[in-house]
Amino acid sequence: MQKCIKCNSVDGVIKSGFLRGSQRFYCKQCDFNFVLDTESIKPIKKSGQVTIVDLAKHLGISVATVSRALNDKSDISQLTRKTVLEAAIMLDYKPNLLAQSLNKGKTNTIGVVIPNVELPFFATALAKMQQVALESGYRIIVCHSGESAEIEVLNTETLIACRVDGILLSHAKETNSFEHIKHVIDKGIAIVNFDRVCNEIDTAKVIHEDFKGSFDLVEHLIQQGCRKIGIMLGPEKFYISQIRLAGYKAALEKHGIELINDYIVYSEMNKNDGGRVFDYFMSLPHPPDGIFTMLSRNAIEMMVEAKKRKIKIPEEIAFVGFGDDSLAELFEPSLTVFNHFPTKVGEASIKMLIDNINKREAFLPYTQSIQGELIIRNSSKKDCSEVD
Amino acid sequence: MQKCIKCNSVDGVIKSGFLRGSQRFYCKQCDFNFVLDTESIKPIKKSGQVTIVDLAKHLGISVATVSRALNDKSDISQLTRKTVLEAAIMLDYKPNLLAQSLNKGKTNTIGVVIPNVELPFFATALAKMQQVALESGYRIIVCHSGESAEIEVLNTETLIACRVDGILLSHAKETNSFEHIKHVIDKGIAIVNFDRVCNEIDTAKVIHEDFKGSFDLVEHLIQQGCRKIGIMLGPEKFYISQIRLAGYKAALEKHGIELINDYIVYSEMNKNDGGRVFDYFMSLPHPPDGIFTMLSRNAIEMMVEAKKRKIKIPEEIAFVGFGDDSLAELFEPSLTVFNHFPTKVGEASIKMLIDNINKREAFLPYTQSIQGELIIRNSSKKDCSEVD
DNA sequence: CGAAATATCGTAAACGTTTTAGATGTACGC
DNA sequence: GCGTACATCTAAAACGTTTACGATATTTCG
Repeated sequence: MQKCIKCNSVDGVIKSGFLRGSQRFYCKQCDFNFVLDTESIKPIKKSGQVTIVDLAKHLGISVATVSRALNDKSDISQLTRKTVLEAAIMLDYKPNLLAQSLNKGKTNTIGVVIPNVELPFFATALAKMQQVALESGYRIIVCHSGESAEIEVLNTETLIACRVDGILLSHAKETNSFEHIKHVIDKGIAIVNFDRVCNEIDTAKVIHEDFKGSFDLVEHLIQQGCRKIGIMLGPEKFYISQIRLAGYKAALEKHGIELINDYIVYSEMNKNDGGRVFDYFMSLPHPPDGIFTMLSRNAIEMMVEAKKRKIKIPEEIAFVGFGDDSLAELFEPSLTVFNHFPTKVGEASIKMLIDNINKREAFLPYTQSIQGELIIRNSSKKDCSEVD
Repeated sequence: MQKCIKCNSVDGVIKSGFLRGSQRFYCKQCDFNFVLDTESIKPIKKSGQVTIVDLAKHLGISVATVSRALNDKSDISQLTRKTVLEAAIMLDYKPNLLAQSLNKGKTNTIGVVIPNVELPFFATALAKMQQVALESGYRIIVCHSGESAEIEVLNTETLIACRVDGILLSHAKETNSFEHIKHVIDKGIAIVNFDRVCNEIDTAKVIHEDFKGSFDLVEHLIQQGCRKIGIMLGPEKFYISQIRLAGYKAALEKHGIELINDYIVYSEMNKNDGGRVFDYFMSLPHPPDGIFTMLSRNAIEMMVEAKKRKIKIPEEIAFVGFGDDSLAELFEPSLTVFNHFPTKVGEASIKMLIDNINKREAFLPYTQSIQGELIIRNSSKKDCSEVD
């Protein structure tokens, strides 16, 4: 029989079931359940990294003191502080940010959701965000939705789970439900919507002058003598598409030009859509004499196509695009664009977010519009298209 | 006098110093120190987010049971599991990844250090990394060194502090000390070096065919009849610069062409360096008849400059570049490049890293080379430069 | 010298999980 | 009805910090 490990009696000990593979016993004498000790192989640290506890043990002091020394708090002598700091360097101690964040309820981390890093606008904005974040003591977790609404929702959930202090988000072109944004707000997490914003929810926003930009570009085309102006937009549900279309319409109306639906094209903004849309335009009975594209890259694709067809730019067709892609300046003819300053957008967004994080309840969402600039180049300058 | 809060005696109570602003007392009677109770305003949760404890309280069960239900573990009844899951949805419970990571000693997070997102190569590689990471159940923290060695070191330290499971790193052009990499390895954190690697430390690496790529490009120029071939590299200390220079030299040697130092130029790879270096080349007594640039963008800048000077491409000077920039195909003339497939590099890097994370001790660092492809376009095709 | 003030330290709770070890109730076979 | 097996639950430790609270030793001062 088995001896009870508590009262050492042998009589009253009976088997009392299996517990995770090992026989369990019950001692009636002392009313005690027990399992035979499997050799208990002990500790061995999980992470392998030095902790504050290791430091404390090594120095023979308490963890509280070590913590105070490392964080330059009061209630500690100069000597102890020095000793601790030296030991920290010796043992290569690096604080565990996970534990710190968990304890403080603040992660000093900002989540950024971007639809497509490969678009120069986002790459540039992101670079600036990173820089400002670093300067302000924040880390950044970048999530890439890849233009998928589904992944965008997953991304925001991940960021919530990571307990980021705030989120910077630009919607995927697919996105047309915004429940996940409400979610974030309900959780009390700061959020700033930039570039591709949604107007259905009252969040803080950083946008560029979409209306003015497209108005200026189209008016510029009109001033150059264009009367049949084609416009290539993003997806129809896209808020930005709508705004830029509004700018287009306003410019036409101001100059008394009739609006023709055949000249309005929506697209998925994929890589060679420019060429395809250009084909469509040229197939019309009265092809446009001026084209405005929402993505400068598409305008350049069109110009490549136009050059193949020996169409003179800008004499026969003039081109303008939104956003100063790096190609715009180098391409020949150089492309007239409305520069929406990705760096400024990035900077304004993250600063607004940090402000939001700091103020919290006191922060009232508002919309900031970044001033853009019309850059006139050869693709539309009819008077002197050969000048540099 | 003050009454002792323990023995209620009044006699032996004396002041015994100040403790953080409040008067402290000592009772000789019962040998007890105390401070008058400041009104203790209590709890109010820190984060405002629902925790597993809230769920447990709400359901009147233990946290262990809740945890098992959420994680689909055994030792739980179907009913309880269902109840818990429903409550979790009701209360909108989201697990705290910080706490999970801290507990498990694994974060399921990968840190990526990138010198410059604005370079298309890195943007594309990053996009692919994100996708694979998501599919494999990892998150990504992106750090942007902005080509600064100092920030690169800061970045790696941050990632260590975040306890990421692994690091993907491409060096800043400035970087010439690699102590921080040794640090990472010493900590037992998985690391994979990609694209801009260092050859001084034995890490896992993913590179492209730098040698073969530049060899092929230069040999192609030679085959097109070029004999005076200029090369524009990155910084001299740059490992990749050296390798690509080696490929250049090998091609020249194979075809018996003399190496002329004037044709070798190092640069900081800034935005308009192409134009400046072209000026230099043209100022030589014998300007090159073929130019190879390490960054395709620079080749295009040069071509812009060449066109201004009415130099015929490729008849008078042919151009080739490393990396299939999106400009390369659209520009006129289209640029001959060696495509090093950023997507493949991104994918291979992160897969190698995950493998490294999983195998740990058993993982032996090795170098994987991604096969590239020579894409011949009009900037170098002397026989039929007008063909599409 | 004794009381009050200060400087410096330690203890333990808390942050939100997971997990090990043990407890309890019920079913089953004879 | 007893011994056993199983299903299901709870308590508590652990992860690495910070911090409120209290303890102790030293200094100051009349």
